[in-house]
Amino acid sequence: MTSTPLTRSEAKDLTRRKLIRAALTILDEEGEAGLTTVKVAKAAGIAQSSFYVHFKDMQELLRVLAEEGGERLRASMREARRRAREAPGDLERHRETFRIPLEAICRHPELLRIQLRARHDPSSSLRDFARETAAAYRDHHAADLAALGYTADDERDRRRLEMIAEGINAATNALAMGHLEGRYPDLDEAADILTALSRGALRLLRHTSGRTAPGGGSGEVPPEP
Amino acid sequence: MTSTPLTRSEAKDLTRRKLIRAALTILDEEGEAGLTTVKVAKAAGIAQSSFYVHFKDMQELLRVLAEEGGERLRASMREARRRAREAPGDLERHRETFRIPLEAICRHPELLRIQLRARHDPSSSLRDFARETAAAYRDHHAADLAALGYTADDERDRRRLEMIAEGINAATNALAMGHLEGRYPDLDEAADILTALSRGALRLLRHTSGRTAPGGGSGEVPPEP
DNA sequence: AATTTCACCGATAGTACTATCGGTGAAATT
DNA sequence: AATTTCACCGATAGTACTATCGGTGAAATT
Repeated sequence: MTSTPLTRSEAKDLTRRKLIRAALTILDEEGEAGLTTVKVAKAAGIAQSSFYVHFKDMQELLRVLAEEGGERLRASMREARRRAREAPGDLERHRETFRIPLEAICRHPELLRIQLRARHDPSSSLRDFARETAAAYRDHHAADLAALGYTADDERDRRRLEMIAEGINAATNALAMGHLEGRYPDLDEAADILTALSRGALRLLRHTSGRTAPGGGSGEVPPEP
Repeated sequence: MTSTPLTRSEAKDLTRRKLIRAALTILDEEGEAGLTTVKVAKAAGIAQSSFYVHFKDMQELLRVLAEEGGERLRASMREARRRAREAPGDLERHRETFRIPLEAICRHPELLRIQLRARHDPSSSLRDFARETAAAYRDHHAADLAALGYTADDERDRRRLEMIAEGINAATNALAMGHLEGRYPDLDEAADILTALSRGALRLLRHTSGRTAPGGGSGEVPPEP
């Protein structure tokens, strides 16, 4: 085992990567309040003052973190849509539409946790990133629902589609968190629930756009058993 | 205009109330990171050091805040269920089940905002409070869904009901936040969306418990237009 | 009327963190 | 070989906040 000799710039880049990695871990485990230059530098194995060789301040590191996280999320989404399109039948496509985002979240759970925290925190530097991410997820879901057969023709239906997508997105996040916390061990079951939720909503949209699915319609009330 | 003369204990209690009120406002506007004894005391009109006459430390104030917030939320829930039960027909009850929680949230939006923030933040003193509140809301929704006609007979169905309730709850919070942010002006429309989402899920439950609603069933796929 | 209580005050020691600065030695360049 | 560059270091000034302490005057009690 001979240690590879690194050039100066390679060594610097390695330290930078270590800082970013350390920051992500601390952010996930202790939250934004626990993220200090002291802890990040120590975790990366350098002196606190050397932090400033790599970043102007903690804000800048957080900005980089948000950019890289955003890139990873976008890649996840592209991959998810590609795979969902590949599913053979309608049934499979519908189900994959909900299972794949759940899997994507579980592959990078820290990104969802950080996003959920930052989203409503007025003191968070990542607030904008979190809001943009949430909006992107919502639009992603809206596009997926549209791909399942529904097209919004007027103002009202577009708003409804957006609301449904936002609701489904929130439910997806909630079930993914529940899975990560160990309450819902089976991801497929979670995908089933999301499919069922969306089915009811799609029925509402079909009805309002002039078509009625068999047994559907907004005036219907489920019979008491 | 004669100023009422207060006894010493009345004056102390008034100051205490001012501190709690100030803390709630600062917590909502600036987040937990912005909540300091300096700011709270100043907003309540006393010296920073006098903060400790009323509370051992900031933790204790947050504990009191969580207790009072919890009480307010429980009262809201009781009221909501009472009103939902009073609705005349099945259709109205189903709809009220979703509209009333939305209204309850909008009456105390700061409590939801604070809860959503604290829930996933490992550094938050209010984390336990937020998690308990979320669990209470979920159980509340599960009970509401059960009251709409579904009873979970076995292990699997109980877990499914819990997942549906958690999903619906997350969607309710998301749409309420969207309403508070001005994106969804009409609360009734949000209630419609939630009703439609739940209808699909109830159908899934009916199916798995051996009954199939007209046109429903988990094997069905909506036709492409 | 004399005494006690206590909510509040200003001052301050202690803690945690940020961000700068001059110095150092090995890598890179000449 | 001589010189320059620069990633990193320890020390430290500055900032923000917590929590304690002795003092004060008006309310409460005797």
